[in-house]
Amino acid sequence: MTTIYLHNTLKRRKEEFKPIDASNVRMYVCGPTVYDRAHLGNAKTPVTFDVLYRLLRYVYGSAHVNYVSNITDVDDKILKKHQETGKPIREITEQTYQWYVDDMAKLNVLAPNHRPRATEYIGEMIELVKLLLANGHAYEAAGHVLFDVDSMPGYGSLSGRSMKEMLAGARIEVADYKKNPADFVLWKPSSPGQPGWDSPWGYGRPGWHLECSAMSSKLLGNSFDIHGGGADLIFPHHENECAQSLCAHPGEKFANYWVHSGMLMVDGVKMSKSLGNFYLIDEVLEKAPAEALRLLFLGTHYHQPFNFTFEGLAQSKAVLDKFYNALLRVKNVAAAPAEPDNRVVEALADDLNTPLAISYLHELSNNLNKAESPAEQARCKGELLASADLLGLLWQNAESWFKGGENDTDAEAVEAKIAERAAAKKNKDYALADKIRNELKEQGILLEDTPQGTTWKKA
RNA sequence: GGCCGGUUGGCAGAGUGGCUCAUGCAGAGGACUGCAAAUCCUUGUACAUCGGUUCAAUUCCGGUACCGGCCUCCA
Repeated sequence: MTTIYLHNTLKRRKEEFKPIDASNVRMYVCGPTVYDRAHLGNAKTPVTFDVLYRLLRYVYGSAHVNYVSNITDVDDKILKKHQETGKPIREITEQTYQWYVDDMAKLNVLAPNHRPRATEYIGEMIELVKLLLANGHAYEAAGHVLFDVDSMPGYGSLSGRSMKEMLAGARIEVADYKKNPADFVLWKPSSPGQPGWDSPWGYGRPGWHLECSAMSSKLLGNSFDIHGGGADLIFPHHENECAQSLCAHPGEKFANYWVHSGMLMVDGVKMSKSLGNFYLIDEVLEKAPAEALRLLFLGTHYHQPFNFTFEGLAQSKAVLDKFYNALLRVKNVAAAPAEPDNRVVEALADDLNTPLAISYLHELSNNLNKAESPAEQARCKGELLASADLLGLLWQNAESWFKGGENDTDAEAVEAKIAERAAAKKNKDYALADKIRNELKEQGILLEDTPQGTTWKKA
């Protein structure tokens, strides 16, 4: 069996991945808060973990991997959106959720086994708070329930911070009811108009960190294998999740491997609305196919900061053109059943080295181009597709890759032009032939003469 | 102020204590083509900086510079 290595934030190094139960490998990844359309950063993390999910399924069998990614549908940002737009909260969260799922599908991100919504696990959250109060890790103050960080000796170990460091330069406004400024909210009161649920501490709503602890515990157990998310979540979100879960369930491990994906930047700096370099997924997908964005993400190791540029996006599109060209040539050859290239598997198993894996796809694509006999072509095609599938790439039909899209192309008209040009070529009227080719080129139709005749594709 | 991470050829981006070599894009030359396109072949250019360890460092260690991120909501 392939051995997977992962960079574990907890240990700050790469280590061998050993699941608690190889017949039930469990992974939890923090999903989005559904208050607005997903931006590029929201896309990068799920794509990263989608590759890990695919790898785990390949290694352990798809029936033996349980992947949970939550949806945060109760949050102050949602409340704010509600106040700004006047739209019902439910409408905001449902619409945003649908957008998110659609974006993920376009990016060929497999649906996790569960996408739990926070509002469906309020009961579990309340139980968790009760547990923490009962064992002395939480206290009530001014209508809130707070986690008592001083009650936990190891607090700060995930993010590598000591309490002193955290307080030294922190720009936190400290609520005066906190025993320690680092104490965080488990449950907070809601006013009558705000979303809330009845609880032993009155009408209120959960703190953000609590959601993930409650949902992961319910769906994956108190100890599971991998917990993922964006690197920005390490502190405070994951640190606090860790604290809650470990204190609520003494003796359990919570997550054994913490995997974090590097932050997305645009043109070398953090993507932010104030810098004017903030992009939503659907905005970017107007300029390039979703697969190009996916390939672009995977072209940089997940742990590194990822720099998005439109130049890079265009380049990824060109690379896919190359791959699909190779596939287009053998569109009539059925791919032979194949296993992924072992080097691709090994590259991914080595802490998801997707750039290295992609370099092998280039080699496989070259092999396919060079293959002459149908048997060889079938073998190479199968190998390329099986390998690419592990990365969630090359799932589209080669012909529709080049000819699909907005569907505004009149294929018959193009074919007629090609016939006209073929006649001109036969008469050695190359001026006319070139004229026709150039006219089509201006319409975004590229012609290619092959021994089997002329084919066309969209630019 | 504290804590992380990075600095590789024109660009993107892996990797490695010594070997002929990442890979891709772009560039150059060639094959094929009426000319192109696609494809194939050949090819140039690199490891921020200063020290240290070593027979040997782009790779390990330390300093410096620069860049980015986190410490508040954030994927």
